[in-house]
Amino acid sequence: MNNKKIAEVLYEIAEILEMKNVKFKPWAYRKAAQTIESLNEDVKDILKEGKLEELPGIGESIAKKIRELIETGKLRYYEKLKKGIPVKLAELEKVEGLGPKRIKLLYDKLNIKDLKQLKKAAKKGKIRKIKSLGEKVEKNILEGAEFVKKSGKRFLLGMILGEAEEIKELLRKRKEITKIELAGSLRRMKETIGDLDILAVSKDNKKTMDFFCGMSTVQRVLAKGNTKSSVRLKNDVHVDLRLVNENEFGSALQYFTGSKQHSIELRKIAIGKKMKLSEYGLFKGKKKIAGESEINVYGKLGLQYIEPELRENIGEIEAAKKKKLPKLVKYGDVKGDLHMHTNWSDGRNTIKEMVEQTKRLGNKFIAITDHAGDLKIAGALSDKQILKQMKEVNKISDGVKVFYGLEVNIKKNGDLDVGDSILKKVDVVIASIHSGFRQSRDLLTKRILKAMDNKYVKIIAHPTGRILLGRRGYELNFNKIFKKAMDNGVALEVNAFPARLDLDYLNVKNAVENKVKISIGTDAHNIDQLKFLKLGTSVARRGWAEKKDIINCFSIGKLTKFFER
DNA sequence: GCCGTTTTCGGCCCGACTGTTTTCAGTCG
Repeated sequence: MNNKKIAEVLYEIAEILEMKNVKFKPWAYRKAAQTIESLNEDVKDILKEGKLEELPGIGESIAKKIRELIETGKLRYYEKLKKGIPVKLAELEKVEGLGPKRIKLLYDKLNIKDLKQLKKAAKKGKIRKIKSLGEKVEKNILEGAEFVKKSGKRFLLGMILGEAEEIKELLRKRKEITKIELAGSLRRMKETIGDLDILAVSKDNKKTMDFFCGMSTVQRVLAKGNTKSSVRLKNDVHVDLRLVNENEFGSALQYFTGSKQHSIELRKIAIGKKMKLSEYGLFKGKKKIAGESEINVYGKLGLQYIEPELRENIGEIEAAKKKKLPKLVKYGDVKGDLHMHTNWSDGRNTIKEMVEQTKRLGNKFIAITDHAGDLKIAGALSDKQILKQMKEVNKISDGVKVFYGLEVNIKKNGDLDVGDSILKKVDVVIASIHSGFRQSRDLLTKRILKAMDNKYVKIIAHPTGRILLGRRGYELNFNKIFKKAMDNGVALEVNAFPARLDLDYLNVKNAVENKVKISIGTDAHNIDQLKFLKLGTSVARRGWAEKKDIINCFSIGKLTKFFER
């Protein structure tokens, strides 16, 4: 029973209560679920310390339920609720246009419990006969049900960023559009994106909406109005376009950037000040006191401006109240890339090509860090090849400082697969785990701790091994790892590869709070992937990191010292 | 069910679009 499972149960309770038209409780259960979901610590540990009720949104009753879940693996209250409406909720909720109320209605009237039964009933025309539902609803449900298989899907930020920019450009070129911005989780640089939100100001809303819904990439128009339209593209990406007035752009941008939880907290602050906040502005009575810019909206709420990447309701609002937000690292502050592969191991481009691309991108330094040791599948270098490559790299003097590095493997017992006699000759050693993911939390932690005790290791790469939309990272005892990293002067990597982004932002936040240094590396295997540096920086920003926390922001002299330490 | 520079009781974010009704509920974000 881990945090995620507990959160799932709480979410489902909220849904069932919603079906039963219970007021306000769903809100409470959802809030509690969100709290549990975004915890860094294991709920079990918090329970042991008796501090469950100190968590936001968790009071006596929900604390008791969490305790029962952890101690018995079950929750009688939940089982009883489920028995009342035995439907496959998670499955049915993925159908566009189906929410808790309609799911209950369909169960009550037609005994529909899952997707298969839903489709069957829709095809037979049974749904249109229910009062309050009609032919169109039935048609939409059927289409939604067919689509479920493909959807529910999220997209990697790194894979969708380019497409989002293209759509934005397409719209920006329209004469009637005077202002446009990408909003939503993409603007917050969340690692995966469910859909795209675009906000714009237009002199002719109808014309803009006609154009947007008629783009050649559109598969289906889900809704089309004068201020809001939704489409699904042929590649299954869902895009929303909202049009607002110029003087509402700031409040609208705030609202559509989210996160939802962050925005809700802002609205509560507004209420506390006898104001009202919506996408149309911040109002005191009928008088609008902010709306044209985000900065003013935050300002009038008594808050520091909060950068989009921070808006996850994980303490940023409290910090902004006290004017204690971090001085976030800027995208331009990151001057070099500390993890990449060339055609010496499993990369595609030569050392020279990587260096040239680095110059084009305007960066000042890189570390070439090909695989070495036992990882033969990745073309890992032998000792002899290492010495040869080192000579090659040291010859380069091209306006870009090139550190010579290696990515070595942490074996199952925590030993490295390259000997110290070699490691001591290279500028920077990155150690990482590529096998034995299934070991226990304890063993994996010990393995990494042991690797960090090798005095040549300066960076631990992709520390949790997660693959976004693929595999969960392994659990580690980060308290121990942070302490060792501090003691030994080892940096933890934010791997900027789109499917990794590992450490994640919550772990970065923890690391930085523990004064651990962060290293950003793209893990690029070709020159195109060097641009992912921005993604890595976004994770650092989401993790509240400042310039001083990130070794990529050091001067070359300071970085050299860090490697030599 | 939770929570408090309005409160230990009485609130709980806000608005667009759709479809089915004729004033609104449900869904979505």
